[in-house]
Amino acid sequence: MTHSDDPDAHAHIPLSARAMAARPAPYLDGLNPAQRKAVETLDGPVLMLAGAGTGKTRALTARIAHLLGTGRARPNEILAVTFTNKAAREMKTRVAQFLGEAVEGVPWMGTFHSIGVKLLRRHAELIGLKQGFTILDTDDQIRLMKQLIVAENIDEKRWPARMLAGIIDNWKNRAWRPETVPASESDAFNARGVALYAAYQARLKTLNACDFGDLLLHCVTIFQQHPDVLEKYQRWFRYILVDEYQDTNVAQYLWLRLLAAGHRNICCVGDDDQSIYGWRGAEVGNILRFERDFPGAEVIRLEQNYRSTPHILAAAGAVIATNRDRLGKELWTEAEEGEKVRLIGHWDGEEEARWVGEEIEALQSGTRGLDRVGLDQIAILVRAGHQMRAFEDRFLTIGMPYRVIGGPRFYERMEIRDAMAYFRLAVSPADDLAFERIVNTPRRGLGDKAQQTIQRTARDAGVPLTEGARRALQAGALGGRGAKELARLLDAIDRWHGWASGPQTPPGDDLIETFEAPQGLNHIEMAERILDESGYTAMWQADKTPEAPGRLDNLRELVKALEEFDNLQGFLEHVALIMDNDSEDATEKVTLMTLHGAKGLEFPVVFLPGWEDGLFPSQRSMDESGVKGLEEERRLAYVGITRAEVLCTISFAANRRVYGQWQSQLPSRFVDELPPAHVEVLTAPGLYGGGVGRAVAPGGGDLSAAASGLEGRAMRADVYASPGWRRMQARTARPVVGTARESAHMVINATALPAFDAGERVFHQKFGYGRVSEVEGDKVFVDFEKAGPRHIVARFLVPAESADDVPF
DNA sequence: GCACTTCATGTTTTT
DNA sequence: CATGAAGTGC
Repeated sequence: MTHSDDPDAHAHIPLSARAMAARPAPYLDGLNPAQRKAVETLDGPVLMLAGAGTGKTRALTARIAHLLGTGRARPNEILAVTFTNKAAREMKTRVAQFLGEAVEGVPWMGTFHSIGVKLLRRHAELIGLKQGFTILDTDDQIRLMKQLIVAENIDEKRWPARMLAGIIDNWKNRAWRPETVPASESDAFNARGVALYAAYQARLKTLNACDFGDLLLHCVTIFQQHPDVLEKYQRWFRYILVDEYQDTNVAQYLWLRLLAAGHRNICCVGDDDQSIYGWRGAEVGNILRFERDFPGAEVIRLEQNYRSTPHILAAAGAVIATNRDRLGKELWTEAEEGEKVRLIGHWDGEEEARWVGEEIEALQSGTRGLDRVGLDQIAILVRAGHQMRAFEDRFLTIGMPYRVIGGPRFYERMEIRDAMAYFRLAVSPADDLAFERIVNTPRRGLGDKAQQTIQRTARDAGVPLTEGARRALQAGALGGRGAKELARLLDAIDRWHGWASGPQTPPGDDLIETFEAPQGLNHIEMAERILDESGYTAMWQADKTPEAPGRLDNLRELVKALEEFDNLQGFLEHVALIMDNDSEDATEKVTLMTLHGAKGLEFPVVFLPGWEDGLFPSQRSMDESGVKGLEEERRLAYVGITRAEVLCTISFAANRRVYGQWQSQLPSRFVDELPPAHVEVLTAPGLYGGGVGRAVAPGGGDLSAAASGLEGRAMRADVYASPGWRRMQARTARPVVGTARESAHMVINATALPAFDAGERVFHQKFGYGRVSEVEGDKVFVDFEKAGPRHIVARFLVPAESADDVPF
């Protein structure tokens, strides 16, 4: 405890912490040297480069404990920022474990956004908002944007609201305000885009609202324009910790840099190799640049891995080593060697799913050499959501319990948002976006025309929509069923607002007064009555579609969720920021999710299906972002492999149905990057002549020979029995030498990767015969006889004369 | 205002 | 193919 000698430090040591410092610090126990250094280097900038499974959360929480234990900081002088609520929660629990009841006060731990809101609520007036501003979700944003598009006379066909909202979001990610969007952003749309951005911000101001981007950008603006405020927080937050630094965008980066500018006590934890959110504004550059941004920074690498076997780490390491833009890190472990990473090719996506299902059954019964593996320990990680369907279909038919993670989140479901809109109106009847959402839900006979009348009345008078609606009614501008229903709705909103503004009784507090006071409805009863009186519950009860019961369930669950809050306002605030839902249920299930969703998780057994070029790496990533995109995809592969603790199985299919059309697929280029010595090829010999990477594994032995030893163990009889398999075998009489991708391609198309010349006659499965008019790398321009001119990826073409050889 | 049609479109996702 | 959004007809 060298630091307790620091005279300065004593002033800050709370009694309890001093007691803690007196005995050996429990939080330092069992840390490896790198972790220990990361925990004990308290002053100045520190970059903790923490590879997958290297115990970074451990180090991070120990560091917080150490800051407190040495008396460096009082709890509220520490700011710890994460990206997700889940991460924040985990950090809170783990820090609490270290501290016990010993220390009073809690560090500022939360997401960028939640901390941003806290700061903004205090200084809202500095950016022209009132303290009680509301936070818009993506839905609201788009609805607002739609209105602006109409107002600005923009062609919504060419510029959909979604897209424009996305552009503005991007600008905010980069910390550009309307007046600071650089001219270099010169899309055809730029001039109007900036104007639209300004109009959008103006609209938010009148609504007294913020979108998610604003929560950060407004903070940055305040820091930049009000040095006194910034200084206050610089003094306040004496130590800053940041998790998942590789995921920060420019706005977050500025936010941090401004706050840390004085003392530079900032510790960023991250892994450049796990940066997979570039497409939503994350800048790997932030972490790559750290030492330049914070000169004198201590860079500490956490490379000892506590999660995976050496084979798994070697496979992941070899794949990621192909990336050029990285700080460099190599994971190692003391773990037992274990199984090699397994690689298998399939005929098509359905077969892949069937095989995985059978493997899981085998693992469950313990016939895979491992001890019986529980379903909870197994995950299937896919690149794109649509890949899940094949697995779901298969699991449904064989009765394999599974859970899909990452579908539409609870709070994003329509019924939940509708209900929330009602609650929002109860709290603030001036919430125009909420009003718009539910005026005609359930149907009240208020269609476009009526709603336009309301909008116009409100706009002309400069009042909120509820008030505008009231005036339109009084003016007799509305008639029929709509008018009557609207009057009822407005009355109801008034009544609800009365409840919501009345004294609130905490839940569980069943004193008699609760029932006596007419306003003493607690917020739970309030919520129930709002949903009943609005006719919303009835609407779903009357609905006979199959999903209606589920929606009613969700509404019940929503009301139940209210129990954790004291009032509706608190609940709404929470929900705006916390969009997660982990509905745990006890039954053991296989986990099915995307690679993105899997970051930060680990499973003993991991299946990585769909390793095919175009799917993974995704064609779109490569088209849109070139090498950068490819490298991000590769990091995704790295994330995928490193989720596995003991058994990792990679697979690909030769054929896959894409948008209803069958396409032949090439194994992913990432398959080529797998190190043969650490991979076991399960694909039967013949199907896959060349093996992985090179034909002969450095460790000795031909991979295809190794694969042949697996007959009956890894390959199931019915794989051989499938028509596809027999067909493939027939096609592969001669052994093929070359990389995995090439050989698979040869199997499938019975021809080498063809290069085409202009003028050549070619055949395409879908478009038929045509003539090549232009060649651009692997893309070819073809005039088809039937389908006309088209851009085609060369690998879907065959020279016309060999078209008869194509097996399907 | 609503039900039915056609048409385009088709990663990854948090806050 | 399959879903959602926009357009058409009642």
